[in-house]
Amino acid sequence: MWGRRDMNDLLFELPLPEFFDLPACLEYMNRSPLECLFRSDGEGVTRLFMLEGTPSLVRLTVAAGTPRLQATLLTGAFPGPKPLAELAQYIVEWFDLERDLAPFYRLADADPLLQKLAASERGLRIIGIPDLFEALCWAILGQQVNLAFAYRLKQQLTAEYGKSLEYEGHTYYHFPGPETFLQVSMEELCSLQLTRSKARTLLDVAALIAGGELSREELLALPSPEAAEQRLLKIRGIGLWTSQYVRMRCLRDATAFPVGDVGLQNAVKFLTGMDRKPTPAELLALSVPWHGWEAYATFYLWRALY
DNA sequence: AGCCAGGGTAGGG
DNA sequence: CCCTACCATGGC
Repeated sequence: MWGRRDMNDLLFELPLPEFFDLPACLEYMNRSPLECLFRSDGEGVTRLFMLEGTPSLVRLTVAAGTPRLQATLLTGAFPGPKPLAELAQYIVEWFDLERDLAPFYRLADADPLLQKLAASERGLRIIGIPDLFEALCWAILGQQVNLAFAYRLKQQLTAEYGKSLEYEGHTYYHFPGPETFLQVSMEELCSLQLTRSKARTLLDVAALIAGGELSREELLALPSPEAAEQRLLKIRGIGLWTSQYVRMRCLRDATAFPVGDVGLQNAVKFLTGMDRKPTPAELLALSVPWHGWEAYATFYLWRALY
């Protein structure tokens, strides 16, 4: 029975924490029709994983009336215990399931800027990018371009270098690993509309990770998130925004606060009625009551823009 | 045409 | 530490 295709095998269930709302998460994940690394609808999300070298399509839903997140295998071979455990861990980090959000809502519910969002987005968690290379690439692609174009760049990069799988009329893509880029030239990447700066930084990051000189585990093992930030800042083309973004989306650091982020600035401008964008100093002053939850405040504020 | 976009670097105080 | 050019590409 295991291993048969298109059998919708239940892989595992994860107990849901308090304050988790899958539809709220899916709404965020649905913010761009150009997203190519997963496909979400009102019921759940489907993503292509490589399990023991086999492209495997996994769908996540919440079983009706239960506090459990179900992972279902749509196609692929039923994996062994180790890849199964790694997949479960990936999903825990993808949806930040181990975070206790009660302290965040205690402060957000009393905060003039966050109050409404904390109510309307109740149960939204920071959707992570657990893979360091993918997270860095997404941040690099998103530097100084509008989101629509960043998605287009990611789509072109993924379609060119990643694996894909057709299922029920949709194409699912898997983001290429860093080793894929060891033989790729800047010119090749520039032909996909990356600037030379983005291409060079992406290739440098790929070489570092593929060469074992940079890893998520190493960054998490450093004594503090600030130390991880310093490590990332050593890489040319990675500045403050990118390192804070990676802390927030990949290293699951709830205190990361990308004050240079235009989206954050525009959200605060909109919510406060300012006639200009707030300066980083003004954002830092605003964030004092959010201490410890700056990343969650940022993620919720982004929602005000949609 | 001109300004903006989920920035970064180099150069000069 | 700060501030200022300048870079580079697409969207509207």
